[in-house]
Amino acid sequence: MRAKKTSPADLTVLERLRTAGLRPTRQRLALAKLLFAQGHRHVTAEGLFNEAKDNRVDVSLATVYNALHDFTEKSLLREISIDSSRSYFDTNVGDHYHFYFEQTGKLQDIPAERIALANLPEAPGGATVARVDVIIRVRD
Amino acid sequence: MRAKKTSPADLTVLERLRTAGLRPTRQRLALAKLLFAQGHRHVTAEGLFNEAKDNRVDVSLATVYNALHDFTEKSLLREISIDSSRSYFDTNVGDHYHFYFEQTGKLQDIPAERIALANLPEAPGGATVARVDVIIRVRD
DNA sequence: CAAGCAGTTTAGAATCGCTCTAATTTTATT
DNA sequence: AATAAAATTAGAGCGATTCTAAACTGCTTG
Repeated sequence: MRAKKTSPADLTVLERLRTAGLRPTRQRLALAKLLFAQGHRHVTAEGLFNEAKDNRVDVSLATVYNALHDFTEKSLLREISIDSSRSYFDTNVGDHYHFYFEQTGKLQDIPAERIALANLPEAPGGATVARVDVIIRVRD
Repeated sequence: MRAKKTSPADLTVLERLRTAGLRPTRQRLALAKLLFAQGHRHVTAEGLFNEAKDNRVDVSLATVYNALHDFTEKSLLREISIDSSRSYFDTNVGDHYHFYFEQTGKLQDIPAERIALANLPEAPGGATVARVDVIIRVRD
């Protein structure tokens, strides 16, 4: 039996923000819904900003940047650098890699199991590995 | 009075430019010498520009960018996207990967043999793999 | 449940890395 | 040397992102 006024999806999103230690403001909730409502996505700040506008969500561009960074800091998103001209944010924060299509600029996830990374060298000088990025750049 | 006598090292660099199909201009020669004189390096445009200034090599920033791109196009350099805020250029164009030190912004090469990349998935839709980038992000 | 305050949002200015423009200079060719 | 093509340059321009500082809002406390 589900409540009718508040959709389960909203509750989930609100929960997620709370759990992450982020105040569930109107703007963050709206953006989080856009980001997490469907399956995994790769978005740019500009792209999310436009999507918000299309959905009559009134947020400033600065807020989109703030939210993306806040979400990333709390591991709700992962930032990916493919191209020095823009940043991508991935809603899939699990262990996985990427195909990058050079002509279209699109990304596609590669599940971690699909690539065997063996013999990873230790980080030099007692440093710890924060993340391993694998990007397979392809073109037609 | 003439600039400087041509040394054997210059000849090598000059050869490299000629072989690549690039006119060995004063600026390209000077930059190539800075880049290729010692072992492998990772530079940013800004960094190379400053290094040039320090060595009394008079080049404009636009020329540094032009040269870096021309060299990259001719496979004398390889461009690496680590960080959406700037591009790095690597004088090592062979097959290899990178450590990236998050606090210092420095890169360190990892020879290809040190990582076993197995089961690489095929590029989807008949695309061909242009390059596989592996970046191990580390912090202290 | 009002007050207060830290945390958020915002518009617009500012910044940063990089590219473009169009005039000038160089290089390679005749 | 004359020519044409290519390269260099200063500075304007640009797109993505960050900053500023004023207004607002969610949360806790009395």
